[in-house]
Amino acid sequence: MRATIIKSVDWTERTLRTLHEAGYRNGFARRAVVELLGRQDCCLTAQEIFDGLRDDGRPVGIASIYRVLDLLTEKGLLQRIDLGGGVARYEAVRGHEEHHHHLVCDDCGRVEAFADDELERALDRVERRTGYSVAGHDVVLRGSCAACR
Amino acid sequence: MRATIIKSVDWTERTLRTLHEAGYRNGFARRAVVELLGRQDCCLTAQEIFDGLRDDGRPVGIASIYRVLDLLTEKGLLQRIDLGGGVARYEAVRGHEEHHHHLVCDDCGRVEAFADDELERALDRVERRTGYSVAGHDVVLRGSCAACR
DNA sequence: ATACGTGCAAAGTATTTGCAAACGG
DNA sequence: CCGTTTGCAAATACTTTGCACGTAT
Repeated sequence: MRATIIKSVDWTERTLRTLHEAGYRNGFARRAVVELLGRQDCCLTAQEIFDGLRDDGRPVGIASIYRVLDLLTEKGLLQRIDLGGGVARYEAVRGHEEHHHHLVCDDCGRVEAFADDELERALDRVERRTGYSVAGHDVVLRGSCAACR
Repeated sequence: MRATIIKSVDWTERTLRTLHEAGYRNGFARRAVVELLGRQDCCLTAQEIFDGLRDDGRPVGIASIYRVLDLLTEKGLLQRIDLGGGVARYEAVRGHEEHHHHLVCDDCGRVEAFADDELERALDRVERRTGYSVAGHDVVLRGSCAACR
């Protein structure tokens, strides 16, 4: 557990530093969103970030949240994830070790993360054959969780 | 090419028959949408279906299109695909042979299909370990196509 | 004949944008 | 100070829903 916390802090600091070095100012909204994202284990929606910050006593306008999410995604610091349902989710891009994919229950909407080295190797091989310069990938498994089944 | 056309007709017929046997009537909108989807090689958005049908001289209301897409998705005859950008895409669910995934250019929005047996085997293995009853999966590779790079 | 299917328009969400005021460096 | 960032409200984009009318069986 200790390792996770240390890595999260790293992402937050690295992100704020990267933006600062690129000439961006880190105002109230940006800092609040980055710090909240750095504390998560899995992806969040814009609305969940909005609610989380309000609950923390650091309310930020929803428009600012979307602007921060766009900026971080464009800089490659955040990954936008579409699990269906028409709501975008976002999560911090950390190192290789914490790379994972998602498993969604179609019935209750529950989302879980999973990781598999063999799957990553198969993806690497496919990516080299595409003719594209592949920047990232998403895998979503859809089904029914134990509770719903 | 011949094989593709034959399979497409199969999907169209199988779909209309399945609906009929389940007690659904096949009116103008439903038949038009199913026939158009059956002719595609890759996924389409609701708007593309709307435009395509208008161009064919068989205009269908956008609401009916969404209703047909929902029904077919629920029946497992159609797969809903989210490639980011907040627009849902849909494609016919055909046999194992035509199963494929998608490659998206982040710059120009171009979408291509790819298939890889080894990737499918890796996914099968992961799916058995999840504790979920996995109904399907999506893989999206994001990057820059040759033209944009 | 009688449900089911369809189109239109209105409503509902998620997200983006315009703009004036607040703020960081 | 001065340009960036922010919040609000309005605009937009996609999708869903209510309802009256049409149609398949």
